[in-house]
Amino acid sequence: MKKELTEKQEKVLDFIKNFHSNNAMMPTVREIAKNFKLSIGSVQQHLRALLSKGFLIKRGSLSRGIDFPNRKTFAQVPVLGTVHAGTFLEQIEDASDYIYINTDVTRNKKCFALKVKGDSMEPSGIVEGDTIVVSKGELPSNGDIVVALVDNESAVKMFYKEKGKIFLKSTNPKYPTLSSDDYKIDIVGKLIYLVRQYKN
Amino acid sequence: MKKELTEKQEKVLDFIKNFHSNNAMMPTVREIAKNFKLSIGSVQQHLRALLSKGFLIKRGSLSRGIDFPNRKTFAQVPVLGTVHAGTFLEQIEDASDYIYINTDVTRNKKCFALKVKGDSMEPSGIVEGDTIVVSKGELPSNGDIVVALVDNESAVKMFYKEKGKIFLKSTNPKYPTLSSDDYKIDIVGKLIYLVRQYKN
DNA sequence: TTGACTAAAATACAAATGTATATTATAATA
DNA sequence: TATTATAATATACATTTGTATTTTAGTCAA
Repeated sequence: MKKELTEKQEKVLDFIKNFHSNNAMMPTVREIAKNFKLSIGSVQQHLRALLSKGFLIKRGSLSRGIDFPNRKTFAQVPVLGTVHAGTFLEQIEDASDYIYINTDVTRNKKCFALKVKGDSMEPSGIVEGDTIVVSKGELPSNGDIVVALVDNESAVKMFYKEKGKIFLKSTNPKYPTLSSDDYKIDIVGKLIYLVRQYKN
Repeated sequence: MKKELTEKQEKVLDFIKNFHSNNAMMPTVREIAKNFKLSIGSVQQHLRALLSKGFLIKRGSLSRGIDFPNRKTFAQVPVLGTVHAGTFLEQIEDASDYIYINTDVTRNKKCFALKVKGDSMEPSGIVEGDTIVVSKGELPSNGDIVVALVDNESAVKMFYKEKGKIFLKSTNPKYPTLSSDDYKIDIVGKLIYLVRQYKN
């Protein structure tokens, strides 16, 4: 259970959060002092309170050496192209864009991202314009959503395996289920994440 | 067009990227030197090269004052509760969880996040378990998806305004459209972002 | 009243940090 | 050949930064 913060301590913590967000580094004691027009000693006391109450931690006597407990770290995932609109593997070399997602999602797996076109997975919540993150070369289980190459064309489908055969199902019933009997199917990877940005 | 890096310069840049990813701050000249068992002067030269070639920039003569050009920054958005499962406003005080999204999405707006329950917006790609990011107190346009309080119960709906009346539509046709004639409707905010994590 | 906590200021000092300079060496190149 | 870029070392210095200390004041509760 975290202890309560005073109004001033909360303001200092907010400033630190914003500063870190904007500058990718923690502020120095004097940078905080300058922002609030306070003395160094005052800021020291606020920091001491935030540390003892568990809202900040320290990493030795380094410059900018405060940190947030359980701070998130991010992985840079390249957006390699568009899926279900053509081949995307050619574009692997020159990722034009990147998205950043928590490392507790990627868990050190090799990942890449794709923009979605088409409505074949709409009933399971994947719509045109979404960006999906794919974990490369993972073995899917039945019901997992995968990115696959179907006769060398990329597609997002639901994966099923039965008696050695692979079935790729569109959750939108207006598209047929594809079978490894009729097509050459290569699984590229498994969906692990999806982001959607609404126009603003 | 960026100039080429030498092998050593590339290694130094990689170290800086990793260091930043793991520690949320840039390394000092001496921290780099220690990692490669180099002298301070050597590292200075590598940094100078990375700066002149445009792979790093500087922010004055600050400690840890190097930066990446076009580095992404993140905003910490609190997950305040669950929508369409009860009231969430009570929980605003104690955000148990946070998500982190690019500041070019939040654009300094006040935001919070909610977990989605129910299937009332399934046809527009919002399914149970999704986390939606809401921009507080923004005026929605017709067709925008909003979080609203309908007789003090929270809901995710599509917004329409016509002749001074507000209509909230579920994209799933099995739910009725709500009108401000029959309910007390308060718009909490507009959807700006959505993330979905697939089980792993 | 006393004690504890918060808030703030002023100052001093040691450690960390960025920066400048001089020197040596190698490889590629005009 | 002279020049340039890279690579590395060593040292010195000024600035930045974290930290310690002392002092003053207000509030609240035991």
